[in-house]
Amino acid sequence: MGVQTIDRAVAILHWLGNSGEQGMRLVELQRALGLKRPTVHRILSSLMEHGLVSNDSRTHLYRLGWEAAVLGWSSVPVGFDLRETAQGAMSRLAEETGATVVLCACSRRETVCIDRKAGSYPIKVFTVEVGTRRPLGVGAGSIAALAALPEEEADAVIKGLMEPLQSYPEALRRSIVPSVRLARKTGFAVSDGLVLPTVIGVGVALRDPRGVPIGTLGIASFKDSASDKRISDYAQLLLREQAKIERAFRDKMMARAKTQALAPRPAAVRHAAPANR
Amino acid sequence: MGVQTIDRAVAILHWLGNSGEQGMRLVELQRALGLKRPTVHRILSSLMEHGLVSNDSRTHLYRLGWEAAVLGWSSVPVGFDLRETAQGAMSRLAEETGATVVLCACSRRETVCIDRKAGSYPIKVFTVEVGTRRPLGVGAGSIAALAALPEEEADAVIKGLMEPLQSYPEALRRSIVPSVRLARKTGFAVSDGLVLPTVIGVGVALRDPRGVPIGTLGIASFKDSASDKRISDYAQLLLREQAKIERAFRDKMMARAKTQALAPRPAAVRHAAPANR
DNA sequence: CCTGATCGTCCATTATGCGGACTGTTGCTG
DNA sequence: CAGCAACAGTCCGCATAATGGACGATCAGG
Repeated sequence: MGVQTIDRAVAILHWLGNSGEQGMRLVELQRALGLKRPTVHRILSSLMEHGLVSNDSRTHLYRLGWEAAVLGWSSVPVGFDLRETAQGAMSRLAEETGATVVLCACSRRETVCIDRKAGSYPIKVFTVEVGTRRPLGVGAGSIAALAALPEEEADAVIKGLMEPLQSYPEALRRSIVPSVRLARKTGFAVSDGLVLPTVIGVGVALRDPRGVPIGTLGIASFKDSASDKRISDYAQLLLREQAKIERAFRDKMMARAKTQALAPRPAAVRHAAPANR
Repeated sequence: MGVQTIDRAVAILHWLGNSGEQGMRLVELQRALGLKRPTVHRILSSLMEHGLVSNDSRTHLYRLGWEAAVLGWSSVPVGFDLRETAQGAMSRLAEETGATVVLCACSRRETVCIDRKAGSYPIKVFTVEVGTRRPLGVGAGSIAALAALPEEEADAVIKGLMEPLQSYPEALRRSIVPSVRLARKTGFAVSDGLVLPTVIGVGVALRDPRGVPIGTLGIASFKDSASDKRISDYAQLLLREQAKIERAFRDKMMARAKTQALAPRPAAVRHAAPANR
C-alpha cells in the first residue's frame, strides 16, 4: 500500500526517536525491524545524508539528527506548538507538586514523550525519556486520551491495541477498559503501579479545539502511604492546566481564522525556493 | 548515492515546509521536483499514511502533518531546543525594538525560519513565514552564519551557493563575499534592501558550544531616515542575546556531560517498544 | 593472537517503484 | 449548461532501483 522504502525509513525514525539520547546500534535496529543488515544500513546512510539521522563514529550509535528537529520546527505553525504551549503548565505543576511532570504527544496509536520536568522532590520518577514511544493504554495520560475519543472509536482502537500490548503485563491490559470508563466520568485517569510497580501516575488528555486528543499531561510520583490522598490534588491541578492549555489552543485558532478567513484557492506558480536536488 | 525514494520524500518534505500554512498543490510539487505526477502522488500518499503530510480534502492542498512536529519534538534532547532556548531573547527583542524578530535554524546550505515575533511598531515586516527555506547568503542572519564558519569552509560553501542563488538579484550575490568579510570583523551582518527593497535586516549567528553555527537571530525593519542609526542599536541588542543563548547552550551541554560522563558502550537488547508495522 | 561480535561494502537478482495512459472532478467561459 | 481546461487520482507493464547473500574490515575480550 505505502511505499516500502518510506515505510521502513519512518519505522527507523520512530525507533531512533524512541531510543532517545541513548541511541541504537545497527544490529538492534536490524532485529527490531526484521530486515537484513545491508538494507537497514543503506536506509540509515540515506537518512544521514539528509541529516535526519546522526551517527556517533566512535560508538557507532545511531540517533535522530538535527534535521529532524528542524523539520519539526518548520511544521509547527501548521499544527500548534504543543510543547511551547504547555511550557507554563509544566513549570507550575513541577513547582507545586515537586513530582515529575510528563508531556506526551499522540502519534497514531502511540504516545510520544516530548517533554519532562522534574520537581524538587528528592526521589525522581523517570519512567520515560523524551522521545519514548508507548502504545496507547500505557500510562495514565494515555488512558485519558483514549477516554477523550468518541466511544466507538475508542473501542476500535482498544481492540487493535491488544497486539502491541503483548509485551506488557496482563494486569495492564485488563485494566484498560474499566480505567477508560472511569476516566470518561472524572476527566482524568490514574495508573496505580501498572506500568512500573510503586509508581503512581495521574494524567489528563489535551484536546484540540475540535475535541480530538492530541497530547497528554501527566504527573508521576512514588507510591507511599500518602499517595492516595495526593491523587485527587494532582488531578485538580492537571484539570486546571488542561483548561488553560486548551483555551490557549482555541485562542490561537481564532486568531488564525481571522487572518486567513476564506482562504482563496491558489492558481499559479508561486515561490522559487528550495535548492533541493 | 542515497536511496532515490528517500531523497524524493525528503525533498517533498522540504518543499512543503517551505510552503508553510499556504500549502502546495500536487502539480506545483510535481513541477518543483521535476518528477511525474503519479510518482509524487504515490510518495505523498505514503507520507500521508504516516501522518508526515496532511491534505486538505477541500482544496487539495498538501502541508506538513502533525507527525512531522512530533518527530521534531521527540528528537529535541539530541540536539538542543533552539526554539525554546531563544524564546526569551525573541520576546525581549520584539519588546525593546518594536520591530520584527526572526529566528532561523541552519539546515545544510539553507536557513529555515522556525519562529517569528512582531513588535508593536505598526508597520510589520513579514519577509518570511515560519517554515520558509532560503539558501545561505540570503538575509542578514544568513550572512552572519557564513561568517561564523571557518574561512575555508565558508569559501567552499559560498562557491556552491551561486547556483541556488540564481533566482536572486545579481546585487545580492555580489554582496555576499564583502558582507561576510565585514561580519567576521563586527560579529553581526546587515542586509540593506538586498532581499526586499526598503527592508533592512540585522542578524547574528547562533553557535553551538563547538562554535558551529546552528541558527540565526535577526531583526527586520522598514527602511527610513532613522534606520542607519538604529542598525548599531539593533546589533548591540542582538549580540547581547546571542551571548545569552550561546551561554545557555554551554550550560545545557555541561549539565548533560555530567549525567552521561563516560557513556558505556551498549551490549544487549533493550526496550521492546514501538508497535511499528 | 585468536574468537566472536559488530560495521560497512560489493554486486547479481528480482521485487519494487516508475511513469505513460486513462478516468474522474472541479471551475471557468461562451 | 455544454464544452473546455487544468488538476487529482488510479492502473498496470516494464525496467530500474532497491534487495540481501557473501565477503572483508574492525574491535573487544580472553
